[in-house]
Amino acid sequence: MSRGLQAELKQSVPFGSREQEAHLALLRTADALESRMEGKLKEFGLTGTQYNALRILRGAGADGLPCSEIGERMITHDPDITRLLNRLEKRGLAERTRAKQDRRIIYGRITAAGLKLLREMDRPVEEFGRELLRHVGQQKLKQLIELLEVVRAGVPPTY
Amino acid sequence: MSRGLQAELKQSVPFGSREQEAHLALLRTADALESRMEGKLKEFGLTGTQYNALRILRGAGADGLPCSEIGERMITHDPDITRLLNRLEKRGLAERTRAKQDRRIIYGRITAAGLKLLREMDRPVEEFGRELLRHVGQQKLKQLIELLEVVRAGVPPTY
DNA sequence: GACAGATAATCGTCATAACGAATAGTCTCG
DNA sequence: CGAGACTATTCGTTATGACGATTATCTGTC
Repeated sequence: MSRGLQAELKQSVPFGSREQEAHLALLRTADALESRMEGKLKEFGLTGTQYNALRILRGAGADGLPCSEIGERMITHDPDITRLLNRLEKRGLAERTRAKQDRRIIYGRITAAGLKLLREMDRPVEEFGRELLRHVGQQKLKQLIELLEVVRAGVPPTY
Repeated sequence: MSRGLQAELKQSVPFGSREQEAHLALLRTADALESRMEGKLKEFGLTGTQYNALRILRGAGADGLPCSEIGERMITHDPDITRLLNRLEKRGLAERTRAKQDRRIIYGRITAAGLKLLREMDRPVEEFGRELLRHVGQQKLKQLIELLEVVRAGVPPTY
């Protein structure tokens, strides 16, 4: 079993509050999941941010999405869509189109190559993700999801 | 209450698996907490990484810690201690000493200025953290901590 | 005592975040 | 119509995180 965060931190001092303990546990757990998944994505030459963006673009369909929309749907807070698109474009996975009506807006769109790459990644990535949390069990996953929902309900994103 | 991740993502397709939903919920929740706390720390001119490192150095006492030890105790996976210490040193919050016995090792140590800054931050940061999760309640925080423990027990860090 | 291999830190490089300033294009109101 | 307010994106800069190569030391062995 786990050694507990207390041991992980090699500290003898107990947490100042349960809130603090939960906060730290959340950050550590998310970091563990994220770095494992990053490793998997790397097998396909993508970072987590890039994979996330491509998934969003695929979900948006042929019309694509304005940069601002992409940013709002990303997991992390303030990704720099301009430069993210630059890198995806350079590798032929995405492209830009300037909107005809409102010429301020740039639409990002996934390319055929991008779609192909995602199709190859779909199954292995999905399975890897399922494996990562298989040991938790459906019942506890459900509880966890509900608790995280409660947390997020009271911690609005920093707009 | 919350709109749920489904709505947050503006997607109509349901999650492929509960594992996937939990994974995403974890990343989003951690990101929300982290960015709020970053905002608080910024009031004192520190980033989360820097604050974390200073706390570790304070905990280590007057002898300080080798770079490698600092790295192992940080929340995030692979912090670059060399450059982190550079920045802290430049601002007078930390300093380096080369070990006498094994001259390969560099000890990082917090300075008086660093200790003073941390003392000023202690109470407000602790309170802010408690506020962030106050709405969850002690009972649910306890459940959450236990569930996260279960998750981490089966998701070893990527060494 | 010299050398091969292991260690600790540093540095080069790319991809991200977080900010803010700068640009370009729209819109609203008088 | 023209000015000022808005909006979407781009770009400059700093701090990170992830890798890998390099440098300075150490250590065990012969």
